[in-house]
Amino acid sequence: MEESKAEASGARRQPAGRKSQQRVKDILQAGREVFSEKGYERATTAEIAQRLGVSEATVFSYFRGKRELCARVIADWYDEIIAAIETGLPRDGSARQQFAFIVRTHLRLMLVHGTGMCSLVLSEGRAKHHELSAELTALQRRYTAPLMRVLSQGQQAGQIRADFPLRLMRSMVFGPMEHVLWDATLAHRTLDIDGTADRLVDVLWTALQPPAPALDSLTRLKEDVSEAMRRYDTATKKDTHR
Amino acid sequence: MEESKAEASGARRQPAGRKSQQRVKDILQAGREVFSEKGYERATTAEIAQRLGVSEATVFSYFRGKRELCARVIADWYDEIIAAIETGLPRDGSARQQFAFIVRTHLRLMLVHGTGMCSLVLSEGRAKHHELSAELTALQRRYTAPLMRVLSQGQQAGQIRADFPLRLMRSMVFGPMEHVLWDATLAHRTLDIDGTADRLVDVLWTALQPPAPALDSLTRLKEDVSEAMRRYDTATKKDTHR
Amino acid sequence: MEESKAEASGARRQPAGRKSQQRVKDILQAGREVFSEKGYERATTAEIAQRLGVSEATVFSYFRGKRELCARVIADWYDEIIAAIETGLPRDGSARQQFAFIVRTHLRLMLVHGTGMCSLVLSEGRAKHHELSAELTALQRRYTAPLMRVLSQGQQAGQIRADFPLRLMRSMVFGPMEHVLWDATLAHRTLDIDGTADRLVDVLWTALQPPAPALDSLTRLKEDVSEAMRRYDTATKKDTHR
Amino acid sequence: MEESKAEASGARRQPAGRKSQQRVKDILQAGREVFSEKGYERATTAEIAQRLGVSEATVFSYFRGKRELCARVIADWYDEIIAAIETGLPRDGSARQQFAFIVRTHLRLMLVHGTGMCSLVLSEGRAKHHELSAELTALQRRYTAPLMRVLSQGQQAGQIRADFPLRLMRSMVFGPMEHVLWDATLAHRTLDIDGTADRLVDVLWTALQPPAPALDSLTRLKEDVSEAMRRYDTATKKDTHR
DNA sequence: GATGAATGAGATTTCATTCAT
DNA sequence: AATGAATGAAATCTCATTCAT
Repeated sequence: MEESKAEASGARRQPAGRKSQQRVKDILQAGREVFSEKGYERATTAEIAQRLGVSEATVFSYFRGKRELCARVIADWYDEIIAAIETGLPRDGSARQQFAFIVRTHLRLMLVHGTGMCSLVLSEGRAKHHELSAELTALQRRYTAPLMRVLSQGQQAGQIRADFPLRLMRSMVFGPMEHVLWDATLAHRTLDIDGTADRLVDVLWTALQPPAPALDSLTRLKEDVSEAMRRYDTATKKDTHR
Repeated sequence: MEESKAEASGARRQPAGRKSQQRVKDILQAGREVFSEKGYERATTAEIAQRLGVSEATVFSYFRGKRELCARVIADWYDEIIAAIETGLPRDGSARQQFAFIVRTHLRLMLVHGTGMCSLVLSEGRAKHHELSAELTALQRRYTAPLMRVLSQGQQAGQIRADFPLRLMRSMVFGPMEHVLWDATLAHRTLDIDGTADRLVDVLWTALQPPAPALDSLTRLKEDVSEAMRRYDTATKKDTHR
Repeated sequence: MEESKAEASGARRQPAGRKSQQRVKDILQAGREVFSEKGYERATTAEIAQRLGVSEATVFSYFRGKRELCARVIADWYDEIIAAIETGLPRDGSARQQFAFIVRTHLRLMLVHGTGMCSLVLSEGRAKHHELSAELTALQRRYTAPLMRVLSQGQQAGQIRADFPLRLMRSMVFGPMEHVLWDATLAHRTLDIDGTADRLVDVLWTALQPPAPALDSLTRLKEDVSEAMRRYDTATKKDTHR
Repeated sequence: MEESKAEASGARRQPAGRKSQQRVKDILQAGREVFSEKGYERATTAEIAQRLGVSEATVFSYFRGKRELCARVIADWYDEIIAAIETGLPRDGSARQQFAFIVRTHLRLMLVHGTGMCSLVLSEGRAKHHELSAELTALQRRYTAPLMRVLSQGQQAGQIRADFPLRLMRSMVFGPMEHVLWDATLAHRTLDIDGTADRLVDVLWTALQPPAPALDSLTRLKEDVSEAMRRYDTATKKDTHR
C-alpha cells in the first residue's frame, strides 16, 4: 500500500532507492508534524526542511510542491486510520462491539496524531483545491465506510432505528468525537481515551437504538428466557451429578 | 455592549464621532464576510477594504492590524449568538423546551453566517494568539453557558443522567451540530435546518435522559439473546449448506 | 493613446494620480531597457526596480507581473513605431517615396531602441504565451500594414511586380533591415542609417519592380517625351522673350 | 573535424573510448533538440538528460556546464552547414548557380533544424559570453565565407554591382531567408522551400546585378513621368468632382 | 563511468503595514 | 479623516552544479 502510493506521487526525481524511500517517509513525517501544528497556510516548506536538517530544495525534489506534499500527508493519515479500522474490525463480533471498536479506534488514532491532522483535513477539505478535493472525497468515503456499514446492517437487523437518516447518524458519531478532541486540545487537558470512548459508545448506542418496545413484553421475554435457563440449569445439574 | 468592546479594542484613533462608529461597523461587517469566506490566512486586508470601497489605510486607522480586526470579528459573532440565546431562551419552559431552543437557535445562527465563522473560530481559536486566546476562552464560556445551565438543572431535576460528565454532554450536543454543518457545506447541499434540529433534539434528549434501569438492562438482555440466536442461525445455516 | 493603455493595464492598484502615471512610465522605460538588453528570461524584476531606485514590490503594484510588464513594454514599442510611420507617411508622395519613408523610419526607430527590442519581440513572440500572442499578432499586423498597403497599391499601379507573394516581399524588406541591425550590433559598429536606408531602398525598389519592359520601347518613350519637352521649351522661350 | 572539436571542448573526463564519443554525440543531439525548441534559458539540463535517459550528472561529466554544452551545440550546427555548403558548392558552375546553391542549401538546412537553432544562434550570439563570442565570431565568418566569395568574384567579373558594400549584400541575402523562416514558424505554416528559394534567388540576383545604366535611368524616367501623369489625373478628377 | 542525492543561489510574487499629504 | 504610494520581509519554487558511492 505504501509503495503504490510512493510511485503515484509526483516527485520530481523518481525515488527508487532505499534511501530515497526513507527520505520520502521522513519528509512526510515532518510535513505531518508541521502541517498539523500550524495548518496549511502557516506551515512553511522552510520549517519542514529545517526540522529534517535538509535544504528546502531537497523537499521540492521529492514533492512537486507544498500543495502536493500536504495532499500526501493527508492521504497517508487517512490510509493509516482506514487500515487500522479495516484490519482490526471484529467482523464476527456483535454490531455493538463493532461500533465500539470503530469509535474507540478513531478516538485513539485521532488523539495520537493530535487534533491538528483532523482540523487540517477539515479546513483544507473545505476549500476548493481542485487537485485535492477529488482524492479527499474518495478517501473520506472509505474512511466513514466501516461505520456506515455497521449502522446500515444494524438498521436491517432492527438494532438501530431506521427512522433516521444515516448521514445524520454519522454526524452524531463523528461530531462528538471531534468536539471532544477539540475540547481537550484547547483546554490543554489530557483525555481519558478509553473512558471517554466507553461513555460515548454507551450513550450513542442507546441513542441510536429504535424506540423501546413496551416494558411488559420485554419483561415477559425476560421471564421466559430465565425460565428456559433455569430449566436448562436444572437439567445440566442432573447431568453433572451423574 | 458594542461600546464596551469599542473601548477595549485598540483602535488607533478615537472612535468618537457617529460616522466613525459606522465605519467601524462597516469594516467589521466586511471583515466578517471575508474572514469567514476565506479563513484568516487567505483573507487579505486589501479585499476587506475593497469590498467597502475604502483604502487599506483606512482599515488600519480603525484597527491596529489584521489580527485585531479578526479578533473583533470573532468576538462580535460570539456576542450575537450569546445575545440571541440569552434573549430568546424560554426560561419558564421545560428543560426539554430550553434544550430544543438552544439547539435550534445555534443551528440557525451558524447556518446564517455560514460555516465560515464557525470554522474560523475553531481554526483561529486553536493557534496561540496571546492577546486573543484569553478573550476567546471567556467568550466560549459565556457561549456554552446556557446549555451548561440547562443540562445542570436537568441533572438536578433528575431529567438528565447524572452519571456523565457535563463536558462530555456538551460535546455530544455541539459536536453533531458542527458536523452536520460541515457535511452540508462540503456536499454543497442545503440543510433542512428545522427538521435536522428536531431530529437532533429528539435523539439527543433521549440519549441524555437517565436510563430507566429496568428497561435498560432488559433491553440489553433481549438484544444479547436475539443476537445470540442470530449467530446460532447463521452458524447452523453454514452447516446446513455443507 | 498612452492614457487609454494605462487604464487597460492590469495594475494591482489603479494608477489614477499624476505621480502614478509617471511611475508607470518610468517602470516601462526601465523595463524596456532591461528587457531589451537582457532578453525576457535574463531580465529580472530586481534589476528593473533597482534602476529606478524603487523596491521590487513597487513594480509589482503597478504591473501584475513580469510577463505583463514585458507585454506592455512590447506593446508600447510597437505603438511608437506604428504611430511614427502612420503620422509621417507622405500619403501624397509617390509609391517610391512612401516606400523609402517606411524603410528609413523603421531603420531609425529600430536603431534608436537598439536591436534589443527587435530581438525581444521576435524571441518572445515565438513562444506560446497565450495572453501575449493574441495581442502581439494584432500589433504585428498593424505594424506591417503600411508597407503592405504601399506594396499592394504599387502592384495595382504596375510599379511593383505582381508575380510575387506579398508575404515574401515583406520578408525581402524587413529581413535585410533586421539583419543589418544585428550585424551592426554584433560587430559593435555604428551604422550609417541614412546611407544604408538609401542603399536598401534603391536596391529593393529595383528588385521589386516588374521585369523591365523592352529597352527599345523605353527608348522610344524617352525620345517622345524629350521631343515633347523640347517643343514645350521652345514654346516657352518664345513666351519668355516677349 | 569532430575530433578536433572534442579536444577543444572542455570535457571534464578524457573522451577516449569509442563509447564515450557516442555519448558526446548523443548529448549534443539531445542538447540541440532542447536548446532549439526552448532557447537557452528555458532549456534545462534536466530535460536534456531525461531525453537521453541518463542522469544529469552524466551530462556534466562530459561537458563543463550548460553554457559549454550550448556552445558546442551551436558550433556543431555551424559546422554542418558550413560543411554542406563547402562540399556541395558547384565551383565550376556560374556565379548565379553558386549563388542559387548557397541560398537553397541554407534555406533547407535552416528549416530542417527548425528556426530554433537559427534563433538560438542569434539570441545567444548577442549576449556577451566571453568564452563563446570569440569562437562564434570565427564560425560566423566561415559560415558566410562562401557567399562572400561568390559575391566578391561576381563583382570582379562585373556580374554583381560593385557600388554596394559586400556586408550589406550579405544582409540582403541572409536577412530575407531568416525572415521567411520566422514568418513561417510564427504563422504555423509549412514553407515551400524550393519555390521560395527559387523566387528569392531570382529577385535577389536581379537586384544584385549592376544596373544596365541606360535601361535603369530610362526606367526611372518612364516611371517618374507616368507617376506625374497619374497625379495629374487624380488632381484633375478632384477638380471635376467639385 | 554513471548516478542518486543534495543544495546554494536566486527569481517571482504576496501582503500587512507605514507615512506624508 | 482618508488615502496614494511605497516597501520589508517572507514564501514558494527552480535549476545548474557537485560529490560520494
